[in-house]
Amino acid sequence: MINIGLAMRNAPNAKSVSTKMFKRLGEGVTTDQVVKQIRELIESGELRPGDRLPSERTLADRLGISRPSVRTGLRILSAMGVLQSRHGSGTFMSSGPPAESQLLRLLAALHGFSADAMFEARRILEVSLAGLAAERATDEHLAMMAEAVADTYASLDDPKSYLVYDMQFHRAVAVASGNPIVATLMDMVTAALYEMKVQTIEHATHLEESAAMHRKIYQAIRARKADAAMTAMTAHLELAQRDFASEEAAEKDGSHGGKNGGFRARVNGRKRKRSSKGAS
Amino acid sequence: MINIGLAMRNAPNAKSVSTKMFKRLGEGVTTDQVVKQIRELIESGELRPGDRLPSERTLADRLGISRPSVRTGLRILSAMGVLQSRHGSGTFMSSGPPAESQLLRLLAALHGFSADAMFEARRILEVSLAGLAAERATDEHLAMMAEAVADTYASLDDPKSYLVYDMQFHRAVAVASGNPIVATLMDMVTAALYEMKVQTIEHATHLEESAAMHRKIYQAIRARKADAAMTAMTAHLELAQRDFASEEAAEKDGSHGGKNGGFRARVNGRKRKRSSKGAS
DNA sequence: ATTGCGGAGTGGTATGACCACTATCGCTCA
DNA sequence: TGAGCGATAGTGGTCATACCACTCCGCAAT
Repeated sequence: MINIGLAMRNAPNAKSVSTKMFKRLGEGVTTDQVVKQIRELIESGELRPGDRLPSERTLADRLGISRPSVRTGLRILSAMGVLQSRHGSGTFMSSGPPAESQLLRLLAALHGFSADAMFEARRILEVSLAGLAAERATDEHLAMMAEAVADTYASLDDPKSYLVYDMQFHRAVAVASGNPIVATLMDMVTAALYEMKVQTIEHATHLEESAAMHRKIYQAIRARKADAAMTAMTAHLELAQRDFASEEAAEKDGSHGGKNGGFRARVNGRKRKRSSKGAS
Repeated sequence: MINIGLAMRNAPNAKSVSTKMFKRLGEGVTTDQVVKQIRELIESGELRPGDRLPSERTLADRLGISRPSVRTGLRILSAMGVLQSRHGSGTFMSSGPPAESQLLRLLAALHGFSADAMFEARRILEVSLAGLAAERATDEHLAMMAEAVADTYASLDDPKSYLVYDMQFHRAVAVASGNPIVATLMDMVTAALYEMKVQTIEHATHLEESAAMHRKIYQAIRARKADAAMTAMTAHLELAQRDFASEEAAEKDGSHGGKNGGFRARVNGRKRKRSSKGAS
């Protein structure tokens, strides 16, 4: 347990001056105040990744509100991937990589974002990431990318695992870029696209070509050629988009043109299994 | 198979999808199942922006779970900006632009995203948006941008309102780009940066220069010169970043009360040593 | 016809009680 | 003495219930 002020249960003395760290909430929606409080503690550095929060009951007491309200606030933060609850153990600040919130996926369905727009967004982000990686990648980063490239080549006969390694490579590039924000945004877009891709990957026809492009991108980054890396990444993603589009066209049973029809119909096309992607 | 009798927005008897829209939940965390159910309804097109959801009590009944659980799920979706609850009225699907989730701001504080990285992310997104806008902006979009430009010029003497119009211009460009996903991502980054900006805008020294750049960007977009628009946007954002950096440095002197910058924690870095035994 | 009021329905919060899970410590047993 | 194990307390997860505050809409009094 950390000493985040709020006085850990059995430490009446230790620096517990900060018991007032959680001040009693004022007006406004109670549950939102919980989120705000936690956010401010994070921003002030009192709460850091891996830290354990006080129990819900303790928090409710300190904040002067009921446990359900506290719970709701914590659940919201948990859904955002900011913290993580373990049944019977406690609530902890998320330590791993930013959770791929399903936010974009929901917004995409709600507002009818088109698949083309999604691919375009991904292209914008990843091309930039490739360029940055070419400038900043460390040897360690390069090693990660090289391994991912090798793995993709090794799984050309297994589309499913190929997709996993494909994402692993792109994530390695994102990490190498040195910009975690852009990398996070890419993760969001990728996660939103994932469900669509798993359906078409089975029929993908350019796996080997795609793997070769990974290798080309990697080599450009290794050679510190930003322009070349960006060009290669552009070509790679355009191929992926074309593949997807053609497969989708071949698969569709009904007629639904336009921009939003494809995505929405696509996503809930058939039963899908929720699997954790991206073992980072 | 439970019928929920979705009440559509203004059509009392609109295709009362009285079928198995909401099925009883099976395994897994109950509250997550609520989110999943709603998500699938959105993705299947059953729920659209502006629609009204059944009451929480009804939902709880139909789903076979308690109201608090339903509430928690709805609150999560509400926090994501997917839906919106109105006290005494009901819960509705969000119709407006995607709410600026504070997700990035939280992740930024938690993982120590640097301000430079944030500006870099913004630059990547907005430069692309400017390029797309130059290719796709309609007359209506151009009018919106022109108005925003005029407003910025008109508020050169009022930094606070200037900041509002500044954001309005950038949003107009985002809309004109025709890519709502990238626009949404930009909104997220902008929202995360906002708190930092309001602190320095008071001392901003290049307001007029900034406004002139807006005008230049607008003219490039209007002339369909994508490259020029992107170049101008790059210069504009680089100026903003330099301004912010210098102002932040200038503020080092003393304490400015109230809530400090959201990124103070990052600045401190590893200063705070883990005093208690870590939970890791 | 207009106005005002109140009831019905909705989301917001609180209380209290269980349940399920986990970690830990002390106990039993070899 | 040591190792295995079971009771136990603490945690998050869920639920039922009640009450409050707000919104809407219709009915009644003007």
